[in-house]
Amino acid sequence: MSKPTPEVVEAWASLVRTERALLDKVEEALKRARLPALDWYHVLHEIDRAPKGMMRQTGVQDRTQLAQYNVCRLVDRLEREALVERRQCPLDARNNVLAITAKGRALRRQMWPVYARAIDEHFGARLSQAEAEQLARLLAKVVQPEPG
Amino acid sequence: MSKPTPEVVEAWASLVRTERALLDKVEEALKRARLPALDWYHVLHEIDRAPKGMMRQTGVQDRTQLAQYNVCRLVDRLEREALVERRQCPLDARNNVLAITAKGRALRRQMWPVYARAIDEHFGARLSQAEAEQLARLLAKVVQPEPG
DNA sequence: GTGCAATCAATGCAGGTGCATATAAACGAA
DNA sequence: TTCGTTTATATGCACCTGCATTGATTGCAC
Repeated sequence: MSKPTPEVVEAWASLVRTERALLDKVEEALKRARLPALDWYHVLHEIDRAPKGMMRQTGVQDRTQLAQYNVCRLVDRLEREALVERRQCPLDARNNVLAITAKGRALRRQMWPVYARAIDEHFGARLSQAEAEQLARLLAKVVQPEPG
Repeated sequence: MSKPTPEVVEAWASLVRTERALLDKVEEALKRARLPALDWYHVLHEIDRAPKGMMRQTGVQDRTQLAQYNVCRLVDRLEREALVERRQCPLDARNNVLAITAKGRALRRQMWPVYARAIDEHFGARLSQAEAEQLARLLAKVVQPEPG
């Protein structure tokens, strides 16, 4: 039974605290701008930057790390707002192919400045360039491919 | 309108990805052990380590960063399980004073090894002591007191 | 081809969260 | 004292999430 050192526990606590505080700030900024939540952005972003603005629903799951049923229902909402379209894949009828609409692209473009500003204001502005790189490097070390 | 550098965006993305992945691992470990979610632990922890195992409900809000109504309803559940007691404050009848019960302490003690093991396995084991300290330092720079 | 496991999406249900608001106590000014 | 403000907690409602399961399609072994 392995136990973390106090330094590790402190780093863990900082990680959770910081991420939660920053997420709150970002979501708050989006709300103030009367824009949808961050998950909407991330899904639109992934589809938008995929080839032809299209991506399988499972691809969105993989990239966003959202649960299958959450992607399913989030896409329901996106579709209801005409931001994406669900199409059937001609090669494998099990798959949904999600296609972003012009309205979806427009919303994503509208959200990014608000999102970017919040990141910079609450996060970027408090770190030097070198510190940001160092932080990314350290965090990347933590998330690694499963051993199995 | 300030914009983050690509390095800052990358650090931000790493932060969100890493925190979410780790939280999932920890919650999963607790579930496998048939223990309650992390929020329960944090609330019990704060009350447990306060003087006399008692703390005002607002104190819990401040320390856990949970929303007022979420603390209220989480305490409802904790109380239903006899893990804490709500008492009226004799000095100011608006306040609830939360007192942890023996059962609450026992549950917290039971949860910690599972929590600790998950932290160490998925987080601590992938960082050196120096890296953990560095990470905590960088993250602490980000969360700072409000300017106002 | 047939049968069976694997993959992908969707959904009923229970429960958790956010928002706005209600209730109640304490404080302070006139 | 009385009224308005602030602080602390609770709750109705809508929505979101997690879990388990279903339905549908595909791939594979035989």
